[in-house]
Amino acid sequence: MPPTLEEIARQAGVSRSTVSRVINNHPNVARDTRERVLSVAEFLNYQPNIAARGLAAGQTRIIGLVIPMSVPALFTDPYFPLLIQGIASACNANDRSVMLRLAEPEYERRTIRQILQGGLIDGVILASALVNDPILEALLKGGLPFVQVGRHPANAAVSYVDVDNINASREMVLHLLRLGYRRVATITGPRNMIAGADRLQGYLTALRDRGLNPDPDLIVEGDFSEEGGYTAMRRLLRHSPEAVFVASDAMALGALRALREAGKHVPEDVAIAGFDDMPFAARTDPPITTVRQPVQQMGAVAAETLIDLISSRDTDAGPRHIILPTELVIRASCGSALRR
Amino acid sequence: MPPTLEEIARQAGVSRSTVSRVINNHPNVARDTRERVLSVAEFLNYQPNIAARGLAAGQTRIIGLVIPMSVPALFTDPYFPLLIQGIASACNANDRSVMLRLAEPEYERRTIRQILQGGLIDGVILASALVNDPILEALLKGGLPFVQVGRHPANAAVSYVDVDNINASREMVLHLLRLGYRRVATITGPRNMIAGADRLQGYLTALRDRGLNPDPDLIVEGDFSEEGGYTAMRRLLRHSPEAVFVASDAMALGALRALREAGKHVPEDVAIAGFDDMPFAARTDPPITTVRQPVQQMGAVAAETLIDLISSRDTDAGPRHIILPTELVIRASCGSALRR
DNA sequence: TGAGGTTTTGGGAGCGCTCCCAAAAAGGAG
DNA sequence: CTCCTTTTTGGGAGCGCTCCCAAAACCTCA
Repeated sequence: MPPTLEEIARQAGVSRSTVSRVINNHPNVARDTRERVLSVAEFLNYQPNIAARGLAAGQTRIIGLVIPMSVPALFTDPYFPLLIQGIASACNANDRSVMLRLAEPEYERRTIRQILQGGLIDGVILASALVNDPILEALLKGGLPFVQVGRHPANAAVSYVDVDNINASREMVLHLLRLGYRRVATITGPRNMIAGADRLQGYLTALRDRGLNPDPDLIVEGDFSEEGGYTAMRRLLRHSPEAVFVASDAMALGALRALREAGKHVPEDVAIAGFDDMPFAARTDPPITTVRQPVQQMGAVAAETLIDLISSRDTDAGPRHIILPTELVIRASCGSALRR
Repeated sequence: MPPTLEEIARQAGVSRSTVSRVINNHPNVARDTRERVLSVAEFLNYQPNIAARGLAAGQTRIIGLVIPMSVPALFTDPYFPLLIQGIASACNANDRSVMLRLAEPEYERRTIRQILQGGLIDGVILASALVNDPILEALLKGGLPFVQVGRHPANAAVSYVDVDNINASREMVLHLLRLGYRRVATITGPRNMIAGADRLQGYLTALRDRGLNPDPDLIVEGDFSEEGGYTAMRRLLRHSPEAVFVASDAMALGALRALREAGKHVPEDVAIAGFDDMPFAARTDPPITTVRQPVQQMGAVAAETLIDLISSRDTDAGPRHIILPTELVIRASCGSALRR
């Protein structure tokens, strides 16, 4: 049996309350009392019982990470692993734990209720919800502090961490246009995900900036997966694009595969640009020009923001909107070298 | 404030105990009482407080998933995502939650203690520990039920779920030998990981089966990462292997890249075989011959085994050793078609 | 109809902790 | 040395639940 507060108290010759104060770093404990208690606790290898603490204090130091599984191929590229790693590191550093919840549709309703009411979780990080995801809705009603990874288009009350997808995409497409490509196509993400919508928006804005009209034939919707990119590229090939802005590196991988199969050379026949700068993007043939997105950092910042939100729950300091910077990473797939 | 047992009891006109019995599906509750309570609970959207339950019952229905971060590039291939997905699904289906713990070295000691003693977790799944990982040691001492993904070479008391890495690797290497390749090399995983050691063992066994002596020059250690595979392949190229058994698909990807850069064709100049059958293995150029490993299922089975272990803690039914089947997946990279 | 058994229900105790309040100890100023 | 303030300490109550035991209600059968 693990030692309890009471046990420590007995051995240190003080009361339970005093031990509690020491453990929780309250002021107003005499210096030598504190030291004595601490050494007994150390000796007995004391670890507070989280359940008991949660019950008594209404705080568990656990944060929930909710990942809806509705997105296809969510787990085939390293986006989530990186995000999770960032979150977990930040939590470790702040002495919190992470509770993972893959929200499978069939369990979703129960999941939401459990998360909100279980009393187990102090706050939630919601990763890549769909626009108007019911989970979001429930979270908003539930009153639990939460941070979304990816901005919320409509509701300013939602705290989030994101990158400026619109602008980054615009820059990338402008880069392609500057290289002289005329028929610049795009493979978009799902439009019901905000990142998908934003990146398409950026593409359209870039065209408009240059006084160009978007050609519907050159806009194909993908699903952020390799397979989706492959399918989309095959469709696109019928309309002979000169360059394609692909809204994720995973899809760019698929596009590359489709082009290879079709006997097209990249970037000579078709130039490709991706988004994310996933680790593999530097190692494809040719390496993919892309937008670097600090995924791991986003995870860490989301966790820190949430922790901050939790501890300042009463002080009621409004929602946080954090935008992290991106970076254009020019590699061979866009043919800069050729056309510049 | 979420409703409590007491609240339900009041509204249903029964006692707290009766409600508890209903919620926990105890027998010996009159049919109509049960229904009345259930409908009130439903109406108030009741959700048991997990912390309270944990405190009172000593069971939280939460299982811990510990992933040591000591392995490089752990998160660049979809192995862990798939594993996590399997675990999470099984937990959802069994009404459990998953607590994720990336054990970073600097927090490791605290982590272990927290996990073991926090009272928050009913059991642990340990994913890919090193041989003799201190975490394992602590887990064994701690007395908490746990299941390891990957067998433990020495201690039979450790429950695990694994595939027969030795035999699967042996089969794969025998396949290469049967195709007529003489100089069959291998890129191994880290030798301090049991999967790495076992796959090397399989390679050696296959050679011995055929009366061949292993050539140290043809055995290069990798680290299961793409980068590691790349580096290893470059070293291997100096010794002109005819075929290479690469101990993971991620490394095979790197090997393929090294060969492409060196102007070698696969499988004409060098044949390649991988291990894992990661989703991308079917889409490389050429597609990788590999060993299919049911990663997601391993996760699910590990979770189910652990849950079983937890609920039969008293009945003391010894450790579980579960071996899941693998399958040879023949694709173009080993040149079966050419030589058969 | 009543004894004996079974099913159903209620309430107390307690899980390990935090929070609050009041008591005790220590300090300071006159 | 006393009175008042401040620091330090102890103990009760209670968080929401489960578990146990005993009481109440209901059956069954002679």
